[in-house]
Amino acid sequence: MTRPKAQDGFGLAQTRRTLPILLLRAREAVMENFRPLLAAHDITEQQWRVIRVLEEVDQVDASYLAEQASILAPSLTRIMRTLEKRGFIQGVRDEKDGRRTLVHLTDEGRAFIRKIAPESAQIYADIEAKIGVDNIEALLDQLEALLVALDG
Amino acid sequence: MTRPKAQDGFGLAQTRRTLPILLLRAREAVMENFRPLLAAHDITEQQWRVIRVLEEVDQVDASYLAEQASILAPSLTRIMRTLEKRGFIQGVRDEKDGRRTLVHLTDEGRAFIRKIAPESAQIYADIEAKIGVDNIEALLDQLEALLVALDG
DNA sequence: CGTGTTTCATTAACATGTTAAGCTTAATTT
DNA sequence: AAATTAAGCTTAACATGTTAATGAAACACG
Repeated sequence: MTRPKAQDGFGLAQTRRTLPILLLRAREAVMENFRPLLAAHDITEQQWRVIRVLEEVDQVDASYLAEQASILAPSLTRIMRTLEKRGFIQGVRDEKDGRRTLVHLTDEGRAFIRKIAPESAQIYADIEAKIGVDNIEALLDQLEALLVALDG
Repeated sequence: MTRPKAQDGFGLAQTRRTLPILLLRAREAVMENFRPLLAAHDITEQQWRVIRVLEEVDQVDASYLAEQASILAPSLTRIMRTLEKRGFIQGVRDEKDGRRTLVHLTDEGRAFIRKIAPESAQIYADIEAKIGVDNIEALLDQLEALLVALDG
């Protein structure tokens, strides 16, 4: 028997202990540590996710990129425009399928990631130190299990 | 020994297995279940959070409300304007401290929550059934532990 | 008592989230 | 092959996220 589940008078759980709120706060607490770095290099969280995914996969179509970076298509359209203006990525029309846009990092974009990667890795290491690597791994496992349980 | 940590060539973890991404995806997977309900009643996720917090606490100042609902002050200003137009909440200037705005739910706002609460609770129960109540409780505990480790 | 500082809230400006509509190109159907 | 449907992406419109600047009220304190 765990602790009794706190509820209000008509079935809703206390907001402070629900998945939506705690997942949001946890993410916020984690991202807070990265914000100074990202701000210092004038890049947003989402833009950083996009170029990091691109660094891992070379050339991909926009749909796959959106899915990997967890960004909706309309947002990705705008983000790609920004990153392309800045010279970090390039989008080219797919020859075989005219509907698709293939995206890849430019050399400049790759250099940008390499410049920031050490600090980013250090921040993540600091977080791991505070929380404990084993705790993080367990948490990641549970989050993946949740995704499987909910998505299929 | 758990699985080896996947990394790229220069220190960054694979984006697909990092706290920022998995926390984001997990939250997205959970919220997806609530979106139809919220859309059917023409209310956003954030607006719903605000009035639910108000239902739990009666009357509070805007800062506390923002903190409880995990919404930044500028967003709350706009959300309060919307909810006030709709007649769900009311904000009054604090007599004792002229800088503060005290916010409370109207009868109409309370009625709105009561109308939606059963369906919302049912959706949460369905999620609990899919994931397992014990798994959720364990996950909530770990998220709270993460917050403590990072914030305080 | 008045001046400087802090706090609370709002506004501004820009980026992203979110849904719906539109446009172009592929695939399907007949 | 022509018409229809589906897929990939963009645009539009509005809400929120995010940081910085502003305005007003309360505080600190010399």
